[in-house]
Amino acid sequence: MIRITLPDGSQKEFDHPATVSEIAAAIGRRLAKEALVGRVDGRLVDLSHVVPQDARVEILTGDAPEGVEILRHSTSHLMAQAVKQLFPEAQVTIGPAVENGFYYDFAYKRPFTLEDLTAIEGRMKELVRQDLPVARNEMPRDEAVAFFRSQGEEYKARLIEEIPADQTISLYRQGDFIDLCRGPHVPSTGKLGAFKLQRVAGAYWRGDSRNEQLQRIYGTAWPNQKALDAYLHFLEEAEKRDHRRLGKELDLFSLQDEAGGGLVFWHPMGSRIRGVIESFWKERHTAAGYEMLHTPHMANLELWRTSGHTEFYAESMFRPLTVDEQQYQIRPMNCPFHILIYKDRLRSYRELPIRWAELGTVYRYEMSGVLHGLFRVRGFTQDDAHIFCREDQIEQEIQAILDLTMEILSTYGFKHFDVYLSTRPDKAVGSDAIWERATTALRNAISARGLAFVEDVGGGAFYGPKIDVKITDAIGRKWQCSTIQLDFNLPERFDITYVGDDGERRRPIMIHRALMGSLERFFGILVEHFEGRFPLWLAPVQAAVLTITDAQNDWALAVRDQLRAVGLRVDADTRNEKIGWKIREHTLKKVPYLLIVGDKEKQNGTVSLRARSGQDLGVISAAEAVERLLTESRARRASDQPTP
RNA sequence: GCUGGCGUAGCUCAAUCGGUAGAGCAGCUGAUUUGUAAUCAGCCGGUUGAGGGUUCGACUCCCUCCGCUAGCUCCA
Repeated sequence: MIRITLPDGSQKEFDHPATVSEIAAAIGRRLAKEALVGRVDGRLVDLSHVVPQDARVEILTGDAPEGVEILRHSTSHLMAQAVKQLFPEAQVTIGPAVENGFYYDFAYKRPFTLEDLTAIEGRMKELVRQDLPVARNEMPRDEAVAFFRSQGEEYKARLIEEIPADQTISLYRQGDFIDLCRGPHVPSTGKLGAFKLQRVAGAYWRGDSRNEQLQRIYGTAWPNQKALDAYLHFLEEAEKRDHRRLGKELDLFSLQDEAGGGLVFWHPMGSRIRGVIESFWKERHTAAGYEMLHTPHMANLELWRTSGHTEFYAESMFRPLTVDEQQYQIRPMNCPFHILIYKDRLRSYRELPIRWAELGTVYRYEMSGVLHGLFRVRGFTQDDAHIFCREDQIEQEIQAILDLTMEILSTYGFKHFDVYLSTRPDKAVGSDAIWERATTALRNAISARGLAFVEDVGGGAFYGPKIDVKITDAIGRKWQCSTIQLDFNLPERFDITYVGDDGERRRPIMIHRALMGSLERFFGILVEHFEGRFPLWLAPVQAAVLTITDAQNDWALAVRDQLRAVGLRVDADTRNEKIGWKIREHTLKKVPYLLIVGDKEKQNGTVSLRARSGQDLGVISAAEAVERLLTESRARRASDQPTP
């Protein structure tokens, strides 16, 4: 008798070793139909897997994340089968599930075209209709190598050769197609369906650019058509928000071919927003006990030798230039400069923690192919800060940084934070003891703020553990902006010290931290997050006063000046255009408030207030308008909805 | 850097088989004085990314280069 325990705690008994399918059938017909894979004592297995003894069994469908992942993986195999049928000379390599979909890399004599993709997709649908069973077989490693080599699948053979000789290899067969795969897979091709091939791209064998290039086909796959449609719709939404498009439409910034790739030009409207972001940042940092620094954009290469950048960061740095026989390096980071200020005189333990912040512009060499709008550039400004403190101050400093991070980011409307803690990698500087104590301090600080976190064991930099924070934007995309890194290395390299209460020289701990990361990138994220509809406090033009005819020009200018007098960014539109046209133009520019003035308003000293949403907020006095906009702007409300 | 895709007016796009490069918007000029998302007319605007080749003739076909763009870690 075999006893199967289900996730709800209930049990089923079988008088023989049952397959996962049989167990699913015993639970319910619908489940048996929708089942994709099973989990037996925590291990994912095929439905055909025989459960030989008492076990905990879970049946997974397309509703479970693991089920979807299997679905995607199986779809990549389906694609490989279709490709092999249409292009028998193509060799298969690897084809995993990835976020939202899958890919498969092929070695083929020529790149696949979009027409090929259509044909492949058509063949995949046909294979789904045939509902071919997907069967698992096992074979000794050497036999598998010989088998794939005989099939002309050199890459597969090479992959298997890397597997230990004594290990048994699993193969999956569906119709005429056999692939090496760990599995598990869906039981038959008929279980697949909602997929779409998206693009073809080059990818290197083993991800190494020294190796030969393969043809990678990307696709997306979902449990049902509805989910696929929703995802395709999401992609369209994301495209509408593209900061490169909105940046042009709203005249915020540009990248200039003549200047070179990855160098950002902030136009007046973008600069206004950046100015607001910077003042807010400075205000909160000053309140949190930071001092502001300004340091040079380049320095003698010797400094970068001391810091170790020439050794460990060389490939991201621009080549040095020669000045008066000396080599100068344009900076890829700000930290060495802050250290020089620290070193400029003797420091006492009484001064610690020292918190120094700088909106520091840095230049890093990025390969031309990776440049992307504001998200990946070669020159950008970090909201950088360095904290020099004693070891016993780490925990409270990290807590304070987390507080500041949450405060600043939530003001932009980011409410959900994913926190990651990365610990000691194999190669690291500093004693195990200091790593242990520092990592514990980070862990404590995160917990003290009631935050959940994921621990990335061994994911820290060689010089210290770190905390990364990801934010989630308005359409659910995650972005890592904030990073808090402990550094046991630079204080050592620069031999910085402070005098302790016992008169002895001691080594401070250094914390690097950036909340927004790169202002350029953060700004790009904001553009996409708000879809260009910046909340009042950020909007480059917060309000526009529109006249009906030129008879109201004097009143419009007076209203504009009243609003400007309290610091609001306001324009008057006195052009000889119809009001409908003016409203359209300013609405397309996403101006939060329009103040319309005709003869009635002029006579009564009022304005007619219209929100960006189109909502009519009624006629109010100019003084009320000033009060209302000023209050909302000062509140830094992140919503783009007007005050009710 | 590598592989694919794309480069036509400031922007978005058209141009049949290789046969005189076109439209809307923007800009400029003028008319219109207008009440909550498009008033009308005229004008200006191009070495079709650059260079070379094939051809009687090239936006179109071929070659080289430049730029943009998608991708180039993720359990075989």
